[in-house]
Amino acid sequence: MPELPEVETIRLGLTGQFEDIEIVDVESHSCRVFQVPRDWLRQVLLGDKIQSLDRLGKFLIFRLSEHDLVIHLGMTGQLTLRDPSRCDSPHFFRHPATGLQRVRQHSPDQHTHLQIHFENGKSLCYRDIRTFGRIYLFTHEEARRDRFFSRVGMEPFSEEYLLDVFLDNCRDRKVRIKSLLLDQSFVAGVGNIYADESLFVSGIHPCRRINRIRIFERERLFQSIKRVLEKAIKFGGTTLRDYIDSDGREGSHQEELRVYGREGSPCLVCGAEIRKIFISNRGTHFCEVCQPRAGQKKSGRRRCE
DNA sequence: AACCTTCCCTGATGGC
DNA sequence: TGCCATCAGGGAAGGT
Repeated sequence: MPELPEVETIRLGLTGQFEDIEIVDVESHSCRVFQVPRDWLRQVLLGDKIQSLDRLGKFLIFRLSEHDLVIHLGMTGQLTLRDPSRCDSPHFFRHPATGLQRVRQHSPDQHTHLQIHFENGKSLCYRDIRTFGRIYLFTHEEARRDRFFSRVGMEPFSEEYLLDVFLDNCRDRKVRIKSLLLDQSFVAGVGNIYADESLFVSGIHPCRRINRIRIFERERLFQSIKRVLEKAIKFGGTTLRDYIDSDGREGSHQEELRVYGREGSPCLVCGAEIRKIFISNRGTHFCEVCQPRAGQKKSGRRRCE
């Protein structure tokens, strides 16, 4: 569930927390999330310091002196900075922008797969219930020319997020727009929630195929994606179940969702019922009135085609 | 090549 | 109360 806004919220929360503080211990247990031998990971991390923290799409990149530690949170990955002097019981926190948020710092448990302990007593904990996440370790050189970074598409908050590149990547495609938005080699960082929200804001039916979507609509989508993601970051991400930020705080953007998870409820714009269908086995939420399916108009179907 | 479907995995939830 | 089926979905792999 962590998509770009959630990963960015975690990155912002961790930035400035451990740069130039020595790593004094590394604990892990065997788990498929590790795409690197754990003894090597430990060997590399011990005595080193994290110099900075970057993000590319849904990947977090911890820059070490000679290596990059790369973490993808999958669906249920949580990355928290644990402060042993703080209590673990859930409590509330008033966020200056987003209001009251629940905080739930976890004690390490059977789902905590990696703990990086720092000289100042704090630890970076990776917890992942469903183990869809992945942890990689590359040398700087490997990271530069690695296959999966070259497969990552346009990052919406970089200078490479350009309308003409976006339009170019749409050219000659016939796939449904919803599927394309979930494709990380198209735009990096958009997942199921923000794909549905961006399509709603753009007024585009998720089943429409790219080649049938008009240029001005594609332009609108290009803008909407960025705006939707920006707003979600402002609200600290969307917490539907598992997502928490680096301090254990839940996000509050779930209150702002316009279609995702709102099936059966009235559209906030026109009052029509929000519908849920499946596209490529992904739950897809939309308003039939605000997002008309160009050409034909049929109702009552639960599936495309 | 482009596109679509299936599978992995665990915890929450609802029906019986 | 307990058991079982179902659902959530990112991305790799396999199928058409």
